[in-house]
Amino acid sequence: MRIGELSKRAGVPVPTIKYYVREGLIPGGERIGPNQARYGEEHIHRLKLVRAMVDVGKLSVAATREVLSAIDSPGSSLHDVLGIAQAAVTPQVTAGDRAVWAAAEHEVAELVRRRGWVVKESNPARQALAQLVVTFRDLGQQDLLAILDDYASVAERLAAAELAAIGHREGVDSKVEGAVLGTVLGDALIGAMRRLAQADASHRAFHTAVPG
Amino acid sequence: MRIGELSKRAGVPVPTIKYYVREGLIPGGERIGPNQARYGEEHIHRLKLVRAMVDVGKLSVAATREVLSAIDSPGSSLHDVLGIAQAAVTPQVTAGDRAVWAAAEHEVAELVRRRGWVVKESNPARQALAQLVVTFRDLGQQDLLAILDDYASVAERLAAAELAAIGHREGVDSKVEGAVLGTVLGDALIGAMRRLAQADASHRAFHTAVPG
DNA sequence: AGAACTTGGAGAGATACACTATCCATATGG
DNA sequence: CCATATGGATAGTGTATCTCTCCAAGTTCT
Repeated sequence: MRIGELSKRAGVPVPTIKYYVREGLIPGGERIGPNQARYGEEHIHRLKLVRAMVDVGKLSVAATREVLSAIDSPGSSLHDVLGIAQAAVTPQVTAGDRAVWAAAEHEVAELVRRRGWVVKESNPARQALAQLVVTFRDLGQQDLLAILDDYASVAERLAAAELAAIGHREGVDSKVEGAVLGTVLGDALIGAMRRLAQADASHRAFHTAVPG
Repeated sequence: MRIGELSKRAGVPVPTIKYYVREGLIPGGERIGPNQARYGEEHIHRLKLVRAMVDVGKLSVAATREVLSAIDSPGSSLHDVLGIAQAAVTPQVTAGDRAVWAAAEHEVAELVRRRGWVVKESNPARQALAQLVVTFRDLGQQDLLAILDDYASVAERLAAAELAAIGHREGVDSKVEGAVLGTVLGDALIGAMRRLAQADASHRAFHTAVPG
C-alpha cells in the first residue's frame, strides 16, 4: 500500500505520517523506486500506537520515540522496557528548597520501605512523589498526606491486576506492548475512573444528605 | 509588600507574576499610587496555588483560571466546584468512528450502572473513559479491559478516602480548596504511586523468579 | 538633593512543540 | 497522455507560556 491508503486506514494525514517518519517514530516504507515506497499492515498498527501515546496518553513526540525504541530494541527485558516507559511518562521535577526536599524524599523512602517495595533509588517516580508531598505541605494541605497509604495500597493492587492480565498472554512482544500501554494509558484510565467515582461520592455526600 | 518581595517569597519571577495578573489568575495588588501597588500574604498563597496547578498538576493557564474562578465564586457549592475542577483537568476527546464510539459509551454507562454510581450524563470523564476503551480495542489490547472493574473499585476507595479526609476540616473554603487540589494533584499522585508499585511488581515477577 | 534602582502596566519578542504547506522531480492510473 | 499522487526536504503556521523592553512615576541610598 502507498502512503495515501495508509493515511486513510490509520486516520492520520499524509503530512503527519511524513513528519513521524522524519522524527523516527515509524519506519519509512520499503523503497521500490526513487520516489516510491510500500507500506504494510505493521505500519498501520505502529501509527495507531503512536496516536494512542501522543493523543490519548499525552506523551510528547520525543517521549514517544524513546518508548518505541525501547519496545523495538531486541536485547531488553520486559522489566527494562517498563523502566524506560515509566521514565518517559514521569515528568521531571523542578527543584526547590534543599531541606524541605530532602525531608520529602526521606518520607517517600520510608513509605517504600513500609510497603516492602523494591524500587531503584534512581526511579523518577520517587522525585515526582516527593514533589507532590512538598507541594501539599507548602499549600497547607498536609492533612491530605494522611491518605498516602491508601493511595499506595490501591496502586499495589492495580499493578498486580495489570501484570496478571498481561501474564496470560503469549509471546514476549505482546507482553511488552501490553505493559507499555498499561503504563502509558493507565494514567488516563485511573484518572477518568477517579473522576467518575469522585462525582458519585460528592453526590452522595452533599445531595442525598440534604433532603428538601 | 511590593512585587519584588512577592516574587522572592513565592519563588516566581516578576514578569511571570505580571503575566498571571494579566491572565486573571491572581488579583492585582491594592493600588496606592499611579505606579505603586501593595500585595499581601493572600497573594503569596494564591501564587503558590497557581504554580501547583500549572507546574505540578500540568493544568494549562486557561484551565487554571477556570478552576480558580470556581473557587472564588461565592454562590457555588463544593459539589459544583468539584465538577468544574473535573472538567478542567479532563482532556477533551477527539471523535472517531460512530458505531465503535457508541458501543464504548454504552460500555461505560454499563460500568457506572453496575457500580451503582450516580454520575451526570454530561460528565466529561465518561467520554474520556470511552476513548480509552476504544483505544485499547483498536490496538488489540481488549483483554486488558478485563481489569476495568479493578480500576473502578480502586477509584471508589480513593474517592471515599479523599472525601473523608476533607470532611474533617472546618470551613467551607478550606474544604473547597482541599477537594480541588485533591482532584488536580491527585492524578499526579496516583500516577507516581502506580509507577512505584509497578516497578516493584515487575521486579518480583521477572527477577526473583529467575534465580542465578 | 541627586543618582541609581524599582515599580506598574502594556506591547513585542522568544522559545518550544506539533504539526501543515509548498515545492519539485518522478511515477502512476484511467 | 495528462491530471493526480508520491517521497523527500525545507519552510511556515498556530498555540501556549513565558520573557523582554520601554517609560513615566516612585523609592532608596548616600
